Amino acid sequence: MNESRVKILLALGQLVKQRRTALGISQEELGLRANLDRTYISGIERGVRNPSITALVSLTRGLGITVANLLENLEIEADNIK
Amino acid sequence: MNESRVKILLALGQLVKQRRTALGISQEELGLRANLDRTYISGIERGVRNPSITALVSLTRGLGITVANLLENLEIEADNIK
DNA sequence: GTGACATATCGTCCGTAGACTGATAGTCCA
DNA sequence: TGGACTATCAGTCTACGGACGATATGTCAC
Repeated sequence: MNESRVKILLALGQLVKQRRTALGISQEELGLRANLDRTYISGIERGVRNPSITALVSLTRGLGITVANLLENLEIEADNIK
Repeated sequence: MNESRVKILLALGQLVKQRRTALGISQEELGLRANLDRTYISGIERGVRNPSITALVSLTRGLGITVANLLENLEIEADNIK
């Protein structure tokens, strides 16, 4: 308890990192684009942060996609974590 | 500032309420299925709450859909609010 | 070497997420 | 008129969201 929560957050972090590196930008650059703190982006990618829906909207705008777009494979990815 | 945040939360509330009423269940029943408090569900539907990604996963499981599923039209709906 | 750059990680801070109790009010039906 | 059901809303409480400063580590080029 609660490993389901951890799985979700780790899966989310992977999805964010994949998209960010695909864009070839740093965490700091993404933070600037999304108007979120650099260390907060780091926390999300490491799965230690639990962002709100409004933070996710900011984040995905910085990534050039929609929230639904980012989360399409979230539950599937989470099920594949250990 | 920040009316963009308010728009997002109002749009989210509409999507949740639409889906819940389509299922024909009460806020309390959804709360039981999603393991979230009755008054918290009410706050989300009224757009005064800003749920985290893990709360959204719980909520959408209670609704029988995925998060991506619920949020497909979020940004579009938000743009149409006032 | 040292310098720039990227990331991880720590600690502090304020505001709010989310659970809970309880009150109020509207609708519907016996 | 009553009670069952539903939703809004106030208020309290603990835990965590999210900003920020600072340090540490590693990598690469010069």
